[in-house]
Amino acid sequence: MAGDEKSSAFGDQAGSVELLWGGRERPSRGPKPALSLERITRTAIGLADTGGLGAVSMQRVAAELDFTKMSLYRYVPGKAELVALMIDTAMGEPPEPAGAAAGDWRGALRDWAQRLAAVFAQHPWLLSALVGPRVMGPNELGWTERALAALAGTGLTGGEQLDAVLVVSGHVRAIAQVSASMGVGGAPAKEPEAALSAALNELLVGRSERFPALSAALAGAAGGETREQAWEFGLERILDGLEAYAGRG
Amino acid sequence: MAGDEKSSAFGDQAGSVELLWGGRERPSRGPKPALSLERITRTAIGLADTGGLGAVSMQRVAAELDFTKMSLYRYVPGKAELVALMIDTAMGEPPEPAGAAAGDWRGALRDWAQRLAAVFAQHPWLLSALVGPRVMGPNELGWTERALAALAGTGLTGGEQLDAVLVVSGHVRAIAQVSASMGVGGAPAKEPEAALSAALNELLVGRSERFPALSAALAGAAGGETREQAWEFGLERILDGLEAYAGRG
DNA sequence: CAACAACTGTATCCGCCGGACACAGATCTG
DNA sequence: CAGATCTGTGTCCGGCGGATACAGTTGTTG
Repeated sequence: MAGDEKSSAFGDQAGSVELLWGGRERPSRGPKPALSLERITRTAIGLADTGGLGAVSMQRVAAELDFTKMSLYRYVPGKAELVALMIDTAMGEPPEPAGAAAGDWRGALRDWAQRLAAVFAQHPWLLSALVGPRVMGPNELGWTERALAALAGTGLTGGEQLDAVLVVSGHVRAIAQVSASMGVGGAPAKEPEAALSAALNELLVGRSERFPALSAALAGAAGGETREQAWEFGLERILDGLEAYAGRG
Repeated sequence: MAGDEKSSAFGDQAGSVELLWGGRERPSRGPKPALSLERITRTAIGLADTGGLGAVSMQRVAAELDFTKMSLYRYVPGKAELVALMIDTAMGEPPEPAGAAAGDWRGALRDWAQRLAAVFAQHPWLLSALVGPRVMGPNELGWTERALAALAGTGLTGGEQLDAVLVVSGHVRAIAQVSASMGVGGAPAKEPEAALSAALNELLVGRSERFPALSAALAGAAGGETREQAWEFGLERILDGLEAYAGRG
């Protein structure tokens, strides 16, 4: 334990924490930087939006900016930190709460979930970027803050509020994942549920006796599926459950 | 459209479909294979269990088996297909339904979710492996089958049953993700919720005025959080919502 | 049995990846 | 101006997934 290293729960992620949260001031000597974190991050996001996270390499980002890849390392300690920046930038400023002031927490939370789903739809690579140990950035934390604010008047305890946000955001990701599973590369399918059904049906050809419940469910869902149904059904069930609990307590 | 290529919704994933679903028979001529899909897959899973998905490379899998990496390509078309096999093998045979015969769909679904969560806890890399376009294997489909079977008597339509399973499995993944976010490499933290609270608290030091609802929620959750609370709270809310809907319809 | 076809495992090679390191030129401070 | 400092670059490395060509082994067929 030598030196003045700040003791922290973020082991080898100190770089990300500093980059995401710390405003590092420009040094006074030396040439002015020709690039900026902002430009680099935006460029990387652009690549990921069109070609998925796999299309983001230091080489490609640098080439897009007409620089050498090594020049990027003057701004970012490594690729992991760049991805962390991409995440927080792509999440963007959390939206203004809708209906929270009116005490309509259910509407506010539904609205929050929809806006979050829109973010995932716009940046499908976010799903894969979010897995694994990471540091939350200010925007990501801001999203959580907004959802918690909506739940403030429900009578739920602090822990329950956190848990509720986790369930809702879990549903958002689950739906986004289904969409992403059906698409190719960075572009999700337009009608995730229909595509999912089609893929399932294809797998089930000649195997219906092995998966009877699945076959029955798919047969029953035959034509009437809207692409929005899974989203709405799940979200409303979750909100129902939360409302019942809040009303009961 | 030349040749006898089977028209299918699985574009470049035909290899995975064949590997996961098709029983390819041994050719009669040539030397007997010294390896097996089974051995290769198990070895890869072992590497992933201890070092995460990033620790799985063709080189390392082959080295573990004392073979050259190129020999693996005699069994598997590419790494993507190997990962698909790892997923379906790690999922394992879906569990026997518990309480389904007794008509206790809620208990059966809760049991199903718990067993699924156990799988994710044992193979944390599954989370990252499941994102993106993929083909479902027989075991994965079997898990879905079991959940649907539990919901058969609820009166939900086929589509609603599928949606319900999606919500529950989404929650399972959400909880698994929180655990994985806190751990290092392949090993998740033992007390995910406590670690999450700690990390959040650390980020919030000196920033509580910027995230008031979050600070309040964390303060309210201070000591009393059990590591199982987020899991149970979310799952029971979802089941409540489903039960209310089923009872109403 | 001999010849051949089919199959397995290997060795070599390629392009791409993230990143360490040393260095030249630009810039500010004294 | 002299020295310190910072930026962008060129070079190099190990590791990755994978294509290809080839030698050795095996079953089939005349």
